[in-house]
Amino acid sequence: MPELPEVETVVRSLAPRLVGQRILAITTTPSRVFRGQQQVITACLPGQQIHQVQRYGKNILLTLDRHRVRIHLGMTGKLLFAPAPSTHPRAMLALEDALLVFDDIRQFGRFELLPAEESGPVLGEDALEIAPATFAARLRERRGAIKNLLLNQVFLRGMGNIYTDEALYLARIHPLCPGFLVPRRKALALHTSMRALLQEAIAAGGSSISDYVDASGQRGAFQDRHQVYGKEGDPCPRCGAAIRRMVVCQRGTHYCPRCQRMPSVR
DNA sequence: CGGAGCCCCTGTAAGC
DNA sequence: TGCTTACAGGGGCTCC
Repeated sequence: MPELPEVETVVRSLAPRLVGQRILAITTTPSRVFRGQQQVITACLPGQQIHQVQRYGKNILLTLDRHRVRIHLGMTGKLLFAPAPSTHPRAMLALEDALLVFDDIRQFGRFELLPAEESGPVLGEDALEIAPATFAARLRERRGAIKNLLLNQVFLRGMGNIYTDEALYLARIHPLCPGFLVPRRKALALHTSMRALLQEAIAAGGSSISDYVDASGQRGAFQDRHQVYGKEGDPCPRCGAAIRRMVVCQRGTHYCPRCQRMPSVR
């Protein structure tokens, strides 16, 4: 499931091969990933040059001559350069020097056309860029559970289920702890561990749990360094207590019941 | 604001 | 072995 590090890895593998290239042709198969824009997309993309490839949270933005393409990988979306194998191609872009395929098994992703200057919905600050003090101050303003806040892209952009569980574990914060009840010291610790975690994951090429691969079809390596995600029942690497799993906003949530305590109410 | 619940979608794993 | 069912979850939506 692509989150910030996976999307960043994809963008890095795409950029050198896309910038400056002209889109010669595009073919699509009917899919909800186009949100009704399939006709417009096939009509508008050919002939335009790609000027920039950026990450905006978990979105990939391609800046063209007259438009911008916003790609979200959802759960199983991939951007692949031929000849990397593709099983569920939704869009195929013929470029001057490459063939790029947007593949998405479950179609939770999106491939949509935006006006040139737009980036889609306005999201919160990037998880890798937000300043520690700002992060702590924002948390203090909210009553919602910390896990929900970190997953909320309008609050903070880039974090997904896996890295949220890992970051909360590293900072020893219970996933259900309300934002304003996270002590400033722990909020700063969370900022530090989140940043380090994301950077290490990017350096490892992201986490490949099931489907994720970069644009060359390469899997990431960070899944081997997860401490709690997918580790229900395993001993906590720090204290040995059994890692627990619960559901928070419909997401499997993994944590150490001993290391990650709720603040005591008194 | 915030939480709960549902939906989309399909491959995989578990259960019978 | 083969069928059925549950589950995975990013994000968008409604409802209270």
